[in-house]
Amino acid sequence: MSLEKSYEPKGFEQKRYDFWMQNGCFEASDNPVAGQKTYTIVIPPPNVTGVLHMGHAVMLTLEDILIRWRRMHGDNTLWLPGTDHAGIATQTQVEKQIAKEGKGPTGKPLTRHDLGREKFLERTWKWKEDHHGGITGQMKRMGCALDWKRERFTLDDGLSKAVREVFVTLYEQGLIYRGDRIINWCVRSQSALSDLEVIPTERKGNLWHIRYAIVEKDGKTPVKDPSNGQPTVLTIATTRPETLLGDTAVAVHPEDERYAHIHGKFAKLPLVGRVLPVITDAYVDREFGTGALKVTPAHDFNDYDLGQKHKLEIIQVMGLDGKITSAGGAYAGLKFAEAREKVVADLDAAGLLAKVEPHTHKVGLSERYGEVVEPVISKQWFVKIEPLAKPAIDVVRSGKIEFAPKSWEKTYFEWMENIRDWCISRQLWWGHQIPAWYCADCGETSVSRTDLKKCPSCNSTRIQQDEDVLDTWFSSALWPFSTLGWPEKTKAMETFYPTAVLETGFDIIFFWVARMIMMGLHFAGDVPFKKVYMHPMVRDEKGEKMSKSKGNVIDPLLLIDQHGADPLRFTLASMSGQGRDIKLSVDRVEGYRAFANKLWNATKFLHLQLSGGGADEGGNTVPNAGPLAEPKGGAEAWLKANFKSLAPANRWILSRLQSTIQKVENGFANWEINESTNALYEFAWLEFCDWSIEFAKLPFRRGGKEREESLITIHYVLETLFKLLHPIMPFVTEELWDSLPWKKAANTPVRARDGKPALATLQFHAFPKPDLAFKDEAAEVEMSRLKSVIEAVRNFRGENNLSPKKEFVLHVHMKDAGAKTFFAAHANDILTLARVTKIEELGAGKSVSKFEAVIPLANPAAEIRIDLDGLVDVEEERKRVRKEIEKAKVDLAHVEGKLSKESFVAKAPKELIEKTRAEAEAFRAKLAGFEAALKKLG
RNA sequence: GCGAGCUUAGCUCAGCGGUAGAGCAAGGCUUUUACACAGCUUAGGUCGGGGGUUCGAUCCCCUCAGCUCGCACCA
Repeated sequence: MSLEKSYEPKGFEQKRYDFWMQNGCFEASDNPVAGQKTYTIVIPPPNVTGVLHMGHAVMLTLEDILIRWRRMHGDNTLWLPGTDHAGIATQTQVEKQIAKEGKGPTGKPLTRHDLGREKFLERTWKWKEDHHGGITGQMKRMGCALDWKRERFTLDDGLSKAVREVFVTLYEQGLIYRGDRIINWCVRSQSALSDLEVIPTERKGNLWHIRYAIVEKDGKTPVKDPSNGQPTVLTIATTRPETLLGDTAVAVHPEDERYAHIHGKFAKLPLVGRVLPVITDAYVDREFGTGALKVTPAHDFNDYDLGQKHKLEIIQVMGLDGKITSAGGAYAGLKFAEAREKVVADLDAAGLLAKVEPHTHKVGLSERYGEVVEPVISKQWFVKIEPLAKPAIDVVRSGKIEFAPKSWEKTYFEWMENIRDWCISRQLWWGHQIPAWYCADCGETSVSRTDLKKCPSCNSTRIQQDEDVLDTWFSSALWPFSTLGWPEKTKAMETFYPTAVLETGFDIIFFWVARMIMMGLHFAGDVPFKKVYMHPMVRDEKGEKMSKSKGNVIDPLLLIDQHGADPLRFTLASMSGQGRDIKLSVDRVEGYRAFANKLWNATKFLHLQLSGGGADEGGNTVPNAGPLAEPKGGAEAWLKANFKSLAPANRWILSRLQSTIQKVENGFANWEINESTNALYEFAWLEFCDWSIEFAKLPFRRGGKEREESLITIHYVLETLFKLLHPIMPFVTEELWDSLPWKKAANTPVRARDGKPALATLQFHAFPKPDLAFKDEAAEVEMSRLKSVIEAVRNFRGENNLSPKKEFVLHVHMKDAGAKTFFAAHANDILTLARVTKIEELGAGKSVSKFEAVIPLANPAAEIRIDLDGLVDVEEERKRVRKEIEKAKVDLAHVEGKLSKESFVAKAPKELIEKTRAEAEAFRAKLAGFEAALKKLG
C-alpha cells in the first residue's frame, strides 16, 4: 500500500471511522470473557441540539484515550453515548423559531401557548430529530470509540421510566415534597430556577437609607431615645427599596447597645403604615449600613430564613408576572423597576429618605438569559437533600470515590455540607412532566408510576396532571444507571455498573457530579463511578473564557477540517495537565499536525527501504537490497533472539522505546495524559526520527545483513509507536499501521469479539508493555557519546556558518584505547552524520596546521583538530573558542564551588560527589584544550 | 470574607531538591535518496518580590503582590 506524499487527514479519517463502525469495533459485550475486566465510561451527555465546542472536544479526547487504552489492555470497554434534552435551552430555541413564523391571535409573535402543549411538544421533538445528527456526527468526526448501539437520550422511554421510578420512590420515602418556599423566579422564562442556575453578578446600585419610626405596640406612641429624649427613628439601609412593601419585621443585633432600648418595640413601615415587630438576631451585621435590617421574608433568602425562625408573616408583593401584587397597595400593577422609582420618590417626598449612597452589590442573574432573578414564594416540588447528601459525602471521604485533582474534593465537601433542598419543578413543557395528579373533587395529590385516569382515592375522573416538568438535571442525575436499563435488572447494569470514571468539567460538580453520586447510592446500590476526573477549562489564547459574544470562540470542527482530528486531539491531550486551564492556540495544533506529518514521512521512508528501492551514493543498486520479508516468527521475536548482536544504534532505540512505553503507560494510568503525549512526541521526533532513522541510512545504503537488521528494528519500533499513539491519534496511526506490509493480517484481537473474525485494526492489539529484554544501558551510554561527538562537529560548523557542502577532515588524537575502539566502531556514523570526509588519527601534541580548530572531548577521551586554512576566518574561530572558554569557566566554577564547600562534601550523597568530581575533571580538560587552541590561533 | 489554583525564554507551556527544557516566533547555514508540515545551528530566563528550611531551592515552608476560578455574601 503506497502512501500519499504527505499527511492529508481528509483522505482517510471518514473512511477509517466508517470501517470501525461497520465492523462493530466499539461495541462492548454484555457477556465478557471469564476474567476479563470491565471498563465503563458513560459520556456526559451534550445538549441534543447543541454544536460541538472546545469543552466537548477536550472531554471526548480524554475519554476516548482512556477507552482505547483500556481496550488495548484487554478490558471489556464500554463508552456509552447519549444526549440530553436540555430543558430550557431547547425549549427556548423552538420558541424563538415559532415566534419567527407568525403572529398569534393578539397580533404578537406566536408563543408556545398559542400552539398548546401537545403541538408544541410535537414541534420540539421534530426539532430534536432534525438536530440530533449534528452533535453525534461531530463526535464521530473526533474519532470517538462510542458504542452507538447503546445510545440514549434523556427523554427515551427507558430513561423516562427511570425518572418516574425515582420520583415516585423518593416521594414515597418522604424525600420529595411540594410546598410554598422561597425560590428563584425568572420572570423572563416564567419558571423557577435552582440556586445553581442563578449567577451572582456585580452591579452598581444604591444604598437607600430609609427612616422607620419606632413605636409601641399600639403603632402610635413613639419610643423615646434615652440619649436625647426624642422619638426614636431607626434608619435602615437597603439596596432594594421596593421590597419594603413586603417587610414584616425589623431586625437588630441583640448585643448592639445603640438599639437596646427598642428591643420588643415596633416599627412603623413607611408608606404602608404596617406595624412591624423589632426582632433581635445575631445574624445581623452591626458593622454594615446602620446595623439595622428590614426583613422581607417573601423576597430574600436570608430574610426567609429569619422569617421562619421568628415565625414572621410572609407578604408576597412581587408577582410572578414581574409586577407588584395587590398586596402592594398603591403600587400594585407596577413593574418592579417602576415600583422602585415610585417608592423612592414617595419616601423622599415624605422626608423618610435619610440618604442615598452609591453601592456595588451582587444581583442574581439567570444563567440562561442574564436577566435579574427575583426571590419569590411559590409552590414548587423539592427534593429533601440532606438524607441523600450524607452518604454521598461519606463515599468521597472514605476514598470510595476519588477526585482527580484531589483538591476538588474540598470544594465538593463544602457545598455538600451546606446544601439546600433542591427545587426540581420547572414551568416548562420540554422535559419529564411531573408524575403527580390533582383531583378536583377530593383535592388529593396522587403520585404514580403510571399515568392516572382516575383519582385513586375518590375515583373521580376530574383529575389533572401537574403541568410542570422536572429540572433537566434530575434526569441527568440518573444517567450512569438509567442508561444501562435501570430499573430493570439488566445484564448491562450487572456488567457495567459502577462505571470506572466520570470525566467532566469542574463547572458541573454540583449540578451533576454530586447529584449522580447521591442518586447512584440511593437507587443503584453503589457509587456511580470510582473516579471523578476533572478536565481543565478551555480558554482562548489570552486566557479568556470562550464565548460567542466575545467572538473568541475557536471552532473545533474548523480545526478538524484544516488540520485533522488527530492533531487537535494530541493538542488537547498534551495541554490537559492537572490544575491549569488550557489556553488554546492554533499554533500548537499546527505544530502537532507537523508531528503527524513527520510520522507519515518516516513511514513512507520505511516503505521505500522495505521495498528494496535503495541505491548508494553513486546511484548504483545496493547489493542484497530486494524487498524484505517479515522474519519468521515476527519482528519482535527475531529482534529478541538477535538482540546481543545488533548494532548499538538499534539496541539503543529499542532500549529507549522501553522507557517511553513506561512513561506513556504511567501517564494514562495516573491521569497525567500530558506526560504520555510529551514522552511520545520526544521519542518519536527527537530520538527516533532525528537519530535512529539517520543512523539507519548508512546500513540501508550498504545493504545485506546490516540493512535487514536496521529495517526490522525500524519496522518494529514504528509499529510499537503506532500502538502507543493510537489512543491519542487513532486515525493517522491506523492509516499508517495498516500500510505496513508485515503481519497485520495475522494479528489477533485482544479478545474474541463475540465470535466475529479477527480484524486488521490497531485498536484490538495489545498495548505495549516495557520489556527488560530490550533494555540496554551500555548502548544508551555509547550512543549518547556518539551523539555528543557528532553534535560537537555540527556545532563547530553552525557557529562558523559553514555550509554542509564544505567538507573537511577530522584529525583525532585518541587519548586511550577506549577512544580508539570508539572511533573505529563509529567512524562511518560520524562521517555521515557530521558530514566530514575523513577521520585521521593524530599523535599527541601534533598539529595539522598553523591555524586549527580544537574540539576537546571528555568522553571518548579525545581531541579533534580541524585545519582552518581556506575553511574559516581565523578571527571567527577565535570568537568561537573564546565563547567556549567562557562557558567552560562558568561550568567549572560552579562545580568547583560546590566541591570546595566542606558541608557539601560531608553531607551530599556519595554518588553525587563522585559525579561532580568527574564533571569538574571534564570541564578542566575542556578548558585546557580550548585555552591551548586559542593560544595557537594567536 | 472563605477556599482552590496560577505567576518559568517574546508567545504557549513542561519541569518541581542537585548547573533551567520543548514547541512556536527571531537570526544564520542547507533543497544531503522520508519529511521545507524539513534538517543543522545560534540567541533569549538572577524560574513574580521578600524571608526561612537545607550542604544545596525554580522545586519544600512562611509572607507579600498580581491574575484566575469556586463558594458565601452585608440588608
